[in-house]
Amino acid sequence: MKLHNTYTGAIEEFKPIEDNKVKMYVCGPTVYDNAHLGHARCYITWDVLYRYLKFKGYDVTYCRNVTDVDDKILKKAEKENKTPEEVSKYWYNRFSDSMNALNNLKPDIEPFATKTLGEMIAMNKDLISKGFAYEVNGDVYFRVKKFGKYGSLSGQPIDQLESGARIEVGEQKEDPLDFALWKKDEKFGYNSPWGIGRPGWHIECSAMSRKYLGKTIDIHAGGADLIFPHHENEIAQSECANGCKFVNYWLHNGFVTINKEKMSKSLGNFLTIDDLLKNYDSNTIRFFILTNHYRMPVEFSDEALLSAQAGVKRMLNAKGKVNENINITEFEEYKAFVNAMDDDLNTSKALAVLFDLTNKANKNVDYAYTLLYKLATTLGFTFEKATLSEEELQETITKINLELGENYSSMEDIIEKRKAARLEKDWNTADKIRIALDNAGIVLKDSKEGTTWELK
RNA sequence: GGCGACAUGGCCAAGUGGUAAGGCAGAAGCCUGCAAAGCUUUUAUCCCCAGUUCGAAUCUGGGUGUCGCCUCCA
Repeated sequence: MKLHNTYTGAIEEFKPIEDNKVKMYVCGPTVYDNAHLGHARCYITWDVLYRYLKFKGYDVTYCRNVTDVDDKILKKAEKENKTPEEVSKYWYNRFSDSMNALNNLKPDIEPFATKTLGEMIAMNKDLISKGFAYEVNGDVYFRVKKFGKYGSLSGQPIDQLESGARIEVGEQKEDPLDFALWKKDEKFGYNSPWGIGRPGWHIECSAMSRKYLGKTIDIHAGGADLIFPHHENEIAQSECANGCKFVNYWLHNGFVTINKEKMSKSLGNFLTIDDLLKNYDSNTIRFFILTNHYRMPVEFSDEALLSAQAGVKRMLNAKGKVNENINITEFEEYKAFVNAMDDDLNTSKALAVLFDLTNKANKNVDYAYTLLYKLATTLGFTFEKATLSEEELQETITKINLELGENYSSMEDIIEKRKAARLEKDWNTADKIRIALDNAGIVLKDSKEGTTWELK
């Protein structure tokens, strides 16, 4: 399998450190607010990678951190008169709900920054003792110029970076390029050898990655906006502290744009996952994301979502049943799917294979549905049809009765009545019933086997 | 200013040297009492210019346009 490595800028053959094991780390959310479509894209993308690696037979350990110590959390806490813990716990739960709603698998490990402080402090001490970091009045900074490879990931010449760097008010860095590993904070901080303070954002990931996955890992992924400075800084910290390579494959996903601009909190042009899920189901959102290659920008529009909705509906409504006796690996569509996914996760091409199978399933090709089901599931699609609860069903029937001025007790009752009308060629009554159901969100399907109903 | 990405039919989007996957939308037909679903058929020469080549959407050079990172950001 091949993956694009940001570090080398090339598409490379993926070889894990240990034969069959993959250690992957994804930069998780800072939990202080709603997750939006941009986050959805990121976490769906890496969810697909996780699922696909497992599908390939790898023993994957997927670690995605939770940043629960951050300025934004503190600000929110002050504003809402809550503790930072209350704020981060609340938004972490909301984030988890969103991930579940999107059908993203739970990572194997989800460490919290505040629970990994010991590792961060140890790493900082180590960096200081090796001369890569220094303490000034309770702050600790990383000495960027001590690390010769700084700028390698983002491809930025160091003199160029230097011209953009600044020293903020209150900072006491030796060099504008240096970044904080620890910041003094007597109000919300934690104990450390340098007094009460908080960790810098970058060291969190370095520490959590090392603690849970080891000094050198296979894959580190995240949004492309993290390349600089976040991932650049992680490399500097980890490689200087550990004395070995930090990450073998750096993977980055492209952005979601809206009106041709990057969707982001700071621009305020974002759609939350919750809002999106009011209009579109998780399969639609996943399909929309996967029609594009993960490194390309994706432009959000309702037109695109509606197109995705129509497409995914056709795919998931394919005719057939799963036959567990079929060995899916022997079919050419299986190979085409694997070839597409092996090629740096060419999900767009993989979806084309799924549509080929959809067409075959609808034409009753015996293996097609089983293959479609298994492959679509590895991309995280769900085939469960939307259903009505007992209560919702009753409400729907009441609504239909009101419209028709009848008193049916069940859907079967209604369908029977229409069947009788059709037999008598009473098209007027039959159509009235069908239209009433349609108005209530129920679609009828007539076939030789009889009539079935489902939600629109 | 530095670094990088992108430009393919009405819309979305694969394809990185041999004569344009797929989805959506549209049109026609089949099926159906009518529908829905499904099936069949159907619409492009790939931003512009120059070059390399027997041959380029695909490589090279030059334009034009769009976007991203360089500051918290998925």
